[in-house]
Order: sequence, then structure tokens, then C-alpha cells
Amino acid sequence: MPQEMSKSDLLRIEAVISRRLKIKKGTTLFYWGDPFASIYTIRVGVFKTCVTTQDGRIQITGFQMAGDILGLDGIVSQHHTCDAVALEDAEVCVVPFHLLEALSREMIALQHHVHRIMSQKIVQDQSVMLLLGSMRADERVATFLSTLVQRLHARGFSRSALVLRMTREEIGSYLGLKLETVSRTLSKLAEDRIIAIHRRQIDIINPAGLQRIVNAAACR
Amino acid sequence: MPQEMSKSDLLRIEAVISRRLKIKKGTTLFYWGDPFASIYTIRVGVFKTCVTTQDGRIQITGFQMAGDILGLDGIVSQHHTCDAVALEDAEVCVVPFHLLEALSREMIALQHHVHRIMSQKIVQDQSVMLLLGSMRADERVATFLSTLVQRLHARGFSRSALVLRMTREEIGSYLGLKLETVSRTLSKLAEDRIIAIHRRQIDIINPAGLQRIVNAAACR
DNA sequence: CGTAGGCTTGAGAGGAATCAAGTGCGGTGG
DNA sequence: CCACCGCACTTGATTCCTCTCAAGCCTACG
Repeated sequence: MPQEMSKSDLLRIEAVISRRLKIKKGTTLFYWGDPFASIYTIRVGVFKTCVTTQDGRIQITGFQMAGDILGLDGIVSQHHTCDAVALEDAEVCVVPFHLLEALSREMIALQHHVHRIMSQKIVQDQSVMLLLGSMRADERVATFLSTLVQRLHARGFSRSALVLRMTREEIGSYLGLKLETVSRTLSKLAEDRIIAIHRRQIDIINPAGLQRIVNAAACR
Repeated sequence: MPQEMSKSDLLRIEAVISRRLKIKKGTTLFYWGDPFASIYTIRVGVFKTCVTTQDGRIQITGFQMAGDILGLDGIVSQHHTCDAVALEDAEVCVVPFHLLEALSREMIALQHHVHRIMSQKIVQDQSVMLLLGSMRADERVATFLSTLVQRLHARGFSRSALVLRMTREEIGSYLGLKLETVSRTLSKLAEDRIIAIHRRQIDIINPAGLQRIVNAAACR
């Protein structure tokens, strides 16, 4: 995780994050209301975080994958304020937060890193708010695909193909759309030869065309 | 800002946040792209933070008032990623971030506080995403008013009356609505005897009725 | 081979955006 | 002091996008 650090420092960090947890597909890492003790870094697998309202309606606030952090929401109130569910078999590192705090008091680079992680989350949420607040359905879906493939590419996967780990309904919940609208929009993109769909496998045939929709969204 | 601390610690903190800045109504505290050096705590006045796209279109990501923090978005990239504009004459405390980091390495309570502040921001953004992703216009406006009056009440103002510091257009930008829709929705709330409107002065006549709309939103 | 869940597609309804006047307050200058 | 102007706001009419309801399809799985 951290960047340039001494070997001894890295060993101390590893001691803190040594515990690992395997999470089966469909099971929950933590629930809304659970007492907060640790944050989690994802090693493998994809998660969703969602806020569930009293009567079972859910709003997905994000999808997280390898390298991403889960649980930062719990720091304020010492209780988690969302559910974190594995969309496929996953593995996370458990990072007891009080140990991380203690260590980051001594290691400036680690302290910086923690602050950057949290700030990054804030900036990411800003873009989601922009998406939810001012984009049309096709722009939302295009932005979603574009962002997702970029994140996957940064992790060594293809820059033009991806496999969705979530249902259309989950995508819709994240984008503020109904699943039918997501499906229709994807079909439209396929019809326009921008993507090709085979169930959850998406190939981006015309990356420039996709980017054009995303940019058009930025110019509204 | 911090809660229970020794006198000497408080003095050291005050030394760090001693510089103050007066911001005239309508002027900008920092712009998107400005190099990041400090965060700011608001002493008086109301701010808006907004992301501006290339061609001048703006999305407001939040309104901040006394006690709130501005600038946390700049930590990741060392550049601010939004504009912060004063909606009325305001005053802020400048908190050089490297000094805050240094101090929080020595004072556990301060370190905790910084983490809580950032986590709180993340949790707040979650609710905004919920609002933008799944509420109808009347639910958004009702939630906006309800939240705003709560925040004001926590600062010693009335729990049933408020003065909007922002235009209908700015409210709309924040809520993902057009200004006409905001205006119509407010008129509807007035017609239903839930609020009374005199320009930017809003009186909440029927708090229970307002809360009912907010809760209905949570149950969709 | 049958079923269930995820997905696609269609038709119709509804809510917000858009376009377009018109109002009222506050500030400016004659 | 008053008239004018601009800006924020309100309100109406129409359009368009997304939701809703509904039916049918496909694939994985028992």
C-alpha cells in the first residue's frame, strides 16, 4: 500500500495488517450499525457498499475492488453506516484502526497515506454526486463503464473489455436508475456499435465513442 | 473544535490555527486547481462548494456554515478539486495542513478529531448520494429544508425558521433539479401549509408534515 | 427437462425539463 | 425622490425522458 518506506517500517505495517479474512460471494463483511474497529483493504474480489432503509429498499453507494478500502465511514460514530457485501468470493486484510492510528503517529509517510486515502474517497464521492445530479441515463451508464474499465486497467486488466460482477439492478441502484433503464441504455450502446454485450461480458468496441458520451456529459 | 484537552495542548492548537481570513460575499476562498496547503474552518458565513466543468456548467456539492471544514478534497492530489465561494460575508480560520499533521502526531485526541472530521464528510456525502439517487423532487426539497434547519438549530438558531443564503438555482444545482422545479416545489409546500415563504425567509409551519415527506422518502 | 432468476423489450403513465411570460424587489442614476 | 433596470423568482404550457407495469427470453442449475 504505502509508497517509499524503509524495510523496518514496512515490516511494522505488515504486522498490523497481517490478519486476513475470506468472504464468500453474497455474504456481508459488515452491516450498518456494526461496531467499528477495523478498516479493510481488499486483496481479491469486488464488493458493494449500500445503505438500506427501514423497509428493505437499498441504495448502492459504491463498488470496491482490489486495493480499495472499506469501512472509513465507521470512524465518526464508531459504527458502520453502510453494508459491505461481496459480489464474488473475496479476501480482505483486516486493519485494526487504533493500531493504524498508533503507527501513523510515528510514521509520517503512513500518516500521509491515510489522509490521502480518505481525501480520495471524498473526491470520488464528488464525481458520483455530479453524475447523479446532472447526467442523463446514457451519460451515467457510459461514465460508469468508462470509469470501471479504467479502474480495472489500472489493476492490470484489459482497457477495452470487462466482466460486470453486479446485476443490472445493482448498477441501477448505484446510478440512480431502474434496472430496465440500465438494460435499455446498454442495448442502445450496443446498437450504436459502441459496446458489445454477452450477458455480463462487455467489450468496448468504440472507446472514442464512449468517451464522447462521457465528455458530452461534462459539457451540459 | 476538539473536545477534552489539556490547556497547553489547546494553546498549541490555537497557535496553528491563529491566522484568520475575511471573505467578501461572492468571492472565492479557493478555486479548482489551486495548490493545496491549508484547510479552513468557517467562523462566520455560509459557503458553497462547486465543481465547474469546462464550459461553465456548475454542480454544487455542498453548503457549509460555521464550524464546518473546507478544503479536505485537496489532500489527495495537493490541489483543490472544487471551488469554495462565500454566499455572504464570511470569516475563516486558516489551518496549514502540514502543521495540523505534525501536531496530530503528538496529540492523540487531535488525530482522532481529524479522522472523525474526514469520516463525517464521507458519511454526509453518502446521504447526499441517497438523495440524488432515489428521491423525487418534493422529497429532495423537504429533506434539504429539514437538514438545513437542523444544522442551523445545532448552531443556536430557530428550529422552525430559516433564511436561505443561496438562490433557487443554487439549491437546484445541489439537489439535481432545475430552479423552476425548486420554485414550484416550494410553492406546493406553502400551498399545503407546511411552510410559509417570504422571499428567502422560510418558516416551517408544520414540522411534522415536513418530516412525513422526508420519512416517506426513506421508505420508497 | 423444468424452473428460477436475471435480463430484454414493449406500451403507457408520470414527473421533471424546457420554453416562455410575467412579477416584484433592490439598486442606480437622473 | 422617483423612474428605470436587472435579477431572482413565480407560474403556465408543452415536451421528453425515465419509471412503471407487463410479457417473454435466455441461461444456469437442480
